[in-house]
Amino acid sequence: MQRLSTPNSRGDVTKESLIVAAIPVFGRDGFHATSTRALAEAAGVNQALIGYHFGNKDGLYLAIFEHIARQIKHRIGPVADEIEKQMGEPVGEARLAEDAERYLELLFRLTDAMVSLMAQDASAPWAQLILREQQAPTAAFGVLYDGFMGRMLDLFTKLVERIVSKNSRGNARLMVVTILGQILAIRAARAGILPPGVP
Amino acid sequence: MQRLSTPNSRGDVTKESLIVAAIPVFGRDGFHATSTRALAEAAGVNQALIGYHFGNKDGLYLAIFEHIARQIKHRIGPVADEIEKQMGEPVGEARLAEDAERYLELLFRLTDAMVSLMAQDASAPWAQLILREQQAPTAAFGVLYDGFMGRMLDLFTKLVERIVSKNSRGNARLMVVTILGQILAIRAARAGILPPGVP
DNA sequence: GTCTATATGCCGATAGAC
DNA sequence: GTCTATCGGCATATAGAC
Repeated sequence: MQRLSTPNSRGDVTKESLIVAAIPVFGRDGFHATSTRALAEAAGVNQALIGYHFGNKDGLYLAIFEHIARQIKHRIGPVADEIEKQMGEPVGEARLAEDAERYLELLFRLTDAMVSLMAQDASAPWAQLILREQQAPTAAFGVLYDGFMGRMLDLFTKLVERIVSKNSRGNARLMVVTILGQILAIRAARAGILPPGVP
Repeated sequence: MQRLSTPNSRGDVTKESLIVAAIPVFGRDGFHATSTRALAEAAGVNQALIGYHFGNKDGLYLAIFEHIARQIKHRIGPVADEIEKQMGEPVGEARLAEDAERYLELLFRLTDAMVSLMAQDASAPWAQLILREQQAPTAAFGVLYDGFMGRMLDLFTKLVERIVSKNSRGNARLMVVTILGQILAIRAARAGILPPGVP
């Protein structure tokens, strides 16, 4: 995980320690089952510092998602830029088969970028948190959506709309859900896929 | 939801009220964020009765999953029986194309049965709970796995193995995950698919 | 079986010394 | 910025009357 901001003062180190350490803990136990004491211990800092730096437990939770959104944006933003550039303006209603193929190629590239990101071991804790938010959204979900998710969904949907036939256009959102569902399912696949007891 | 056991005494009514009422509450808020007071109020019974009938909060939680596993087993068990019967013994290595097609037909039927079950409004709260367990398994997951999930996964995997080419056989589990991931993704699709603010 | 009342403990937040 | 100490609140579990 690369440093994105300038080298830090003492307080910034504490803040970052808390954020980085809290991600897997919140991901594993969920927001409510995670105590501020557990978070402080995981980060190796004093419990009272959570309140000092983030106001309260919710503040730390939100800061985590800002951190994640920033990282993901940093990684797939350039790919999304490139794809958007190559998409150009939407073609007319009477598209050609080769157009669809071109867009399909772009869809594959976008999918690859997401899969590569998700396949990294380092992003497993992110995926856990994101899945939690997706299943039971809190204010943190808005951070993700505004940060990168909204744009990615729009881009996916636009691509699918240009690939499928006019009649299927209304199902574009459903198709996008299906594609992303596969990626998330495989990433999240632990229990339910393997017999019980496998970590 | 159909009664599966005999008509009940007073205590059994209380137990069932608690189980039925607790499903959507646990599903919405998660185990830790749900108080026994909220559960008792949702069921219209006294808070102390949770301890009396189920030992503690965990006991009620487990009882819920036994209830769900029983219901699902009751619904897709017959379909699974029928499919298993029609599968018969595994064919030899040199399968014919029409064999694959026959198994594909059976796979579709099994998938349909699951989709139909999941698509019912009544099963939405179940799906929420199951997804929670899948993402962060507790002891309750074992109940689901032993109750129906293990058998379904085995059946799915066997079908896929007979459909795909010999070389892809090792990916059968991955393919099953992909298929089921789509079903679950669409069922769970709320946040992340629609813009924020949509319920 | 059901209820009220409560014991016991953990949690989040914060005051105040350093 | 960091630490110790602690306050008030709420949750679970249970004792005991009915």
